[in-house]
Amino acid sequence: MTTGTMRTGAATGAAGEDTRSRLLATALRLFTEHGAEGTSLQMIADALGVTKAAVYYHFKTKDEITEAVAEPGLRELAAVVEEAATFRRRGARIDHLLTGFVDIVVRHRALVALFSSDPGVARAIEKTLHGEERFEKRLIALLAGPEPDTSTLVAAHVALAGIALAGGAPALADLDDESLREALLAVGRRLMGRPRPRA
Amino acid sequence: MTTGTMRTGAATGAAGEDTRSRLLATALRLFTEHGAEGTSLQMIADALGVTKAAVYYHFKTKDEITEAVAEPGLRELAAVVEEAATFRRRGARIDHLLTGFVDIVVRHRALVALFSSDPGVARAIEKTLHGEERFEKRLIALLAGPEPDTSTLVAAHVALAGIALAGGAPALADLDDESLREALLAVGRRLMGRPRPRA
DNA sequence: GTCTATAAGCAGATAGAC
DNA sequence: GTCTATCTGCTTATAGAC
Repeated sequence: MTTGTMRTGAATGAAGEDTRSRLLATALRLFTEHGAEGTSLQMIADALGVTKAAVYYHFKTKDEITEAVAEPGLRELAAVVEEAATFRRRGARIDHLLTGFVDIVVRHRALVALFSSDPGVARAIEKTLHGEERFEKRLIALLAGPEPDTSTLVAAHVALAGIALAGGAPALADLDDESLREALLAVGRRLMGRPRPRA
Repeated sequence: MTTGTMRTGAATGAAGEDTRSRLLATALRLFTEHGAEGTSLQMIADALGVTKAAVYYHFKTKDEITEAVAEPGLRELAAVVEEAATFRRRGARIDHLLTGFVDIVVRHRALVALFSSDPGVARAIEKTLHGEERFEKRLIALLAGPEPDTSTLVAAHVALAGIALAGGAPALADLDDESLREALLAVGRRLMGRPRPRA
C-alpha cells in the first residue's frame, strides 16, 4: 500500500517482473551462445532493447544475473538429489535419480548443459552453494554407489555429462519433450545397467 | 643459414620452441579452468612468467592461440572421421569411430572436452575449418547412420558428449590411460549397441 | 523503471628499445 | 625473444535526471 509506484493495480510491478523474466531468458540464450564470460551486459541490454543501466536496476552485479539464471535448475536438482538419497535400494535410487535428472534437463534444455560445462557459471554458483557440497560429486556418488569400480564410475560420468549436453544440443532442439525424455532416460538406464521399462 | 639469431647451434631456436609449447600447454590449462573467453592474455603471460608483449611475439592474435591449442586434436579427429567413412559395414564404421575417438580423448584429456563445450573455442576453430563441414555433424552422422531413429540419434549425442567430457573430468584425472580408454570404449559400445570385445 | 553521463580498469594489440 | 610504454576500445559499475 503506501504511496508506491505501481501502475497496474494489483500485482507488484507487472512490467518490472516481465522485464526481469525476459532478462533472464535472454541471458540464458546468450550464455549458451557465447559462454557466460563471453557475454557482456551490453549484449544483454542490446538484445532486450534497453540500456546497461536498466539492467543494473534489476541486478546489482553480473554474477547476480548468472546465479539467477542458474537458480531454478539448481534448486530442482538439489531436490532430486535429496529425494534420491532417501532410497535404500540402489536400483530405486538410480531410477529416481535418472528420472528426475532427465526431467530437469528436458524442461530446461540448455540450462543444465550450461552449468555442466561453463566455468564462468560454475564459479558464480559456487558462491551461492558455499556451504553445500558440489552437486556433481553427490550425483556421481549416488549414481555410482560407494566404492564403485572404474567402469561404473566412468559410466556415471558419461551418463550425467552426456545427458546434460545432449539435452541442450541444438541438433536435438526440434524433438518434443516427451520423445527426448524417453530417449534420454533409455540411454541413461542402459548405461547404468538398469532394465528397460516395459511398453 | 644466413646470419640468424640462433644461439644453440643445431635446432632453430630451442628456447623459442620451448616457450611456444609451454605457452600452448598453459593456455589449454587456463582455458579449461576459466573458459577461452574467460582467459586473458595477461593471465597466460603471468602463468608463464613473461609479459603480454612476449606472448604476442609467438602469436599475432588471441584467436591464433586458441586455434593452435585446438589444432592437434582437431587434426587427429579429422583423420579418424575420414578413415571411418571408408568402412562399408556400419558395425565396423562405429567400431573404428569409437576406438579412434576414445583414443584421442584419452591422449589429450581436457582438449576434446574443451572444444565440445566452449563456445569461444568453437567460434575460433570454425574460422580454421571454414571449408570443411562441422566435425560434430559428421561424427554424429557416421555414428548414428543414415535416417536414424530418435533413440539412436540421442544415443550418439550422449556417447560423443559424454565420452569427451568424462575424459576431461578432474575426478577421473587420476585414472591411467589404459584404464580410462577401456572404460570409455566399453560405455561407448554399450550405448551404440555394439557387442563387448572378449577378454 | 529507464535514461544519460561518466568513472576506473582491463581487454587486445602495436611500436620500438635492448 | 623479451622488455617498457602506450593506444584504443570495451568492460563492469555508479550517480543522478526524468
